[in-house]
Amino acid sequence: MRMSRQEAAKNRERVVNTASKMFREFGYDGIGIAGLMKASGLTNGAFYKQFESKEALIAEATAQAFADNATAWRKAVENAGGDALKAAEQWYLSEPHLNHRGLGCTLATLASEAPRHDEPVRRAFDEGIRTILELIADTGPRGDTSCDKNSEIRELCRLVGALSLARAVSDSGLAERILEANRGVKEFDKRQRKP
Amino acid sequence: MRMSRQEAAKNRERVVNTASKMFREFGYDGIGIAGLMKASGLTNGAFYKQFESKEALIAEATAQAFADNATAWRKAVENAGGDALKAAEQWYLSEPHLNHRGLGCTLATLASEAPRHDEPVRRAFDEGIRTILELIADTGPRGDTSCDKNSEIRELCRLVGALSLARAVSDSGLAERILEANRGVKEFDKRQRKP
DNA sequence: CTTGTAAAATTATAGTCATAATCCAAAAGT
DNA sequence: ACTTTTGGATTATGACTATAATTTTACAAG
Repeated sequence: MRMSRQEAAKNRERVVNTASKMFREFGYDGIGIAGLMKASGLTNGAFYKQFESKEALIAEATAQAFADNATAWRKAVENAGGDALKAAEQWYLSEPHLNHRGLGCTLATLASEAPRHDEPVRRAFDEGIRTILELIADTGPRGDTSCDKNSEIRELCRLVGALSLARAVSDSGLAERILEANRGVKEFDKRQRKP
Repeated sequence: MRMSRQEAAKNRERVVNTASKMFREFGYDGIGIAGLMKASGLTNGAFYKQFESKEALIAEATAQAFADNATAWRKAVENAGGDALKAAEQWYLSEPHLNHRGLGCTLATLASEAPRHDEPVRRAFDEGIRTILELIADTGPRGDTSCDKNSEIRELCRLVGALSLARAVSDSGLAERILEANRGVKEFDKRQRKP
């Protein structure tokens, strides 16, 4: 039953990848160590040789999930000819993304659980958010004129909210309305009050 | 230990109210029947005389949470002189709301857990969302010209996303940037593609 | 005033949870 | 070739889970 160092590292990686998907699908509390290890083809006994605790795995798996998301974003932007808004419409607000939470945006699935977890987990969210913001700022249709990323921040908030709400409702017509209302929008904003 | 019918009803109501707050604070999986009953001044034995199951309580408590939210929205809009945008800025995106999840918006805390629950729970989300949309449509600065509620939908998505992300991050400076970027924004939107 | 009903407490059950000790065998180090 | 190290399996732990049966007791209806 002993594996080579290389195979052990592969196993570890597989656990993190499985966790990054299952946490997104079932929530941090919705899947336990035993289920996670079984889904990775191992038994729970092997867990604590590789990870300090479940909380430590949560931190790692969350970072991995954000890395996957960054790749998905880049690919979607590429498919949209470099237009991040179009990528949002074609990928982020699509029905596949609506229905496959385990492979989708970590923010829409796990952000609201993050406040209950410790710093390493929440720092993964800091970095994940910053990465996505830079990604959509770099690929925006207008280049980088704004300097502060306020409009990118708003854009991301809107998308995360839209996907979360569309997934939450029971009425699929309402879900579609929520997605559709957020498609094809180019936001021109104005600050009111406070210069 | 036997209570009058009236007191029993009060107890039941108290359990629903406690649950509506604790679920928002700890998540549906983060608090159990025993903890919920203890926090309501009862023991777990009393639970199944009043509720069919935990899932049934989740549905009721979620509806109650949305009812509380509607009241909070109305009060915030009133305080903002009837301007829903201003109410969003002064209440929804405020630091008290950021730090008190148990009394805050149900969408920002529980929407991403809803897809894992059964229809009665998700129907509570349908109704909660519809109520809020009508509330901010009725009180908008421009009246009701748009007819479809697309811009209200986008507004709500943006707010929910902003609060979720601001709560998730570890860096409080980033949290403040997320909130601030979403304050004082009057959105003028344009549909691109598709008439 | 008695009696049946029902609310709440006590207690039980069977499952799952995170964590960990023990053991085995094969890889790594010498 | 021999010893040490270590990844994984097995098994155990004690706490916590949702659910439920039983018991107690006070109120409500007769």
